Amino acid sequence: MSRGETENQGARRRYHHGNLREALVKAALDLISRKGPAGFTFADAARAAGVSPAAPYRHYKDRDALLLDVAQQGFEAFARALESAWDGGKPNPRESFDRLGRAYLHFARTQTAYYVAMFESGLSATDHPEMVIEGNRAFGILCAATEAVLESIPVERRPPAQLMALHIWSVAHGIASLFARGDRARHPIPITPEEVLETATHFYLNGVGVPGK
Amino acid sequence: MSRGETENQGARRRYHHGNLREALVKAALDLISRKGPAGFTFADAARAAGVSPAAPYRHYKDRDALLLDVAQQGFEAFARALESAWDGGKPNPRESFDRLGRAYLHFARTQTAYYVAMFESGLSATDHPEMVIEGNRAFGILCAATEAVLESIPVERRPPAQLMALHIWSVAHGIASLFARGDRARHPIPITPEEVLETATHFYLNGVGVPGK
DNA sequence: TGTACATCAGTGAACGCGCGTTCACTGATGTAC
DNA sequence: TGTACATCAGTGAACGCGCGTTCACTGATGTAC
Repeated sequence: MSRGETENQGARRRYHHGNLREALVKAALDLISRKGPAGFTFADAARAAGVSPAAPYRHYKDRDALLLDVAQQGFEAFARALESAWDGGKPNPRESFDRLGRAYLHFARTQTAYYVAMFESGLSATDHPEMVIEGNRAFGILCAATEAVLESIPVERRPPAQLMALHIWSVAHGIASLFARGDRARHPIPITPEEVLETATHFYLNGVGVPGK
Repeated sequence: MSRGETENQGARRRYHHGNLREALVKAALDLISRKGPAGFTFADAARAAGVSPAAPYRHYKDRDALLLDVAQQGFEAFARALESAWDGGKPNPRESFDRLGRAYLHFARTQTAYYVAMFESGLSATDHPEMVIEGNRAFGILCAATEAVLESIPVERRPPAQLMALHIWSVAHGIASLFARGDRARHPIPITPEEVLETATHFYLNGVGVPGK
């Protein structure tokens, strides 16, 4: 990495790329955001990375392997973004919860290519358990946040946190893929996605019995 | 149509297909469910319809035109399914509302190819206003249902029905695309999608102030 | 510190394949008289 | 009712193209001694 930093400046091509793997992932992200999840090819990615069409085979078995890597890195980045937004529930869980929701939508909007690779690339969940594991980590953060929010109501009246996390994930994903995406598949609506999510969460938590902000 | 009904039985090929347009849409649906939204080609569809690769051009400008037709027919079928499930809010709006939700998920599960064409085919919403119009009809049913459900609470305490419809659409779409799809992209969970949606709706309407069932 | 060698990460040419698209054509159907 | 003709909806051969993939190769790097 330390010796790779200047490679883009030197116009003189080097025989060894340095970090082709990284470059291919970047190219894939760029192509996905411009042409959709199916709109990028192995050859395309190689071209974008400035390398011969055979070079990617040194790093990935095939196109799907590259796509899978993109999705996994996406889940990692996603989990990090959610974790940092949740921030341990400070200053209080209810406020932090809304911040978490906004971070979800923010990720979908700004990292649309990652989001698409993660949820709409057609990669089978059951065929790629390693991706599911990464996804579960992100889901775990949602669960933890839900549990923290639930602490404000009596134990005997708490619904299952996992179920609630599924609800939240669903509505956030629904809003993200319908209204908050950064690409042309977005459905236009008169208010911001963040407002949709925040009001939905408001009513929902109200219904569960969590005191309002 | 009346003379086309026997065409499949007679093994002897006829020069004129009869209703190629319909056959192409059917082929597209079949291919989409088996290989994903990007996994079907114009040539594929022609082959499945038992026709030369040039034949589809008599009916569609290109692959996207066919895909668009599929999506539009999907929205029509979707609107019909929702309308029939809502059934004018009988016997009472609250019960009918749950039935509407189940119909939504049922459509996504059994008509996955349509659902995929409608929401995940990469067709730009803004480039195809005619599709959006069909989509809005389906959304209109949701709005009407929401309004009917809201009638049980005092006018001054009713949230905007359109906003609520967005909430419901989002959560239903989220659940549908994550857990209720009929293809291999489904994320496995321990309970049924219908249960997820029903409990989510329960808490949500509770929070809005609609009396429980 | 220098040298020999193994290994790594690229090249570039080649191939078969299927797709999209066009073209002149032709069989079937509908219609005017 | 028959006939001539226009139009419709298909054929099938052809083409250029880009993709996926393989192959023998080669330049650069790392390491043992």
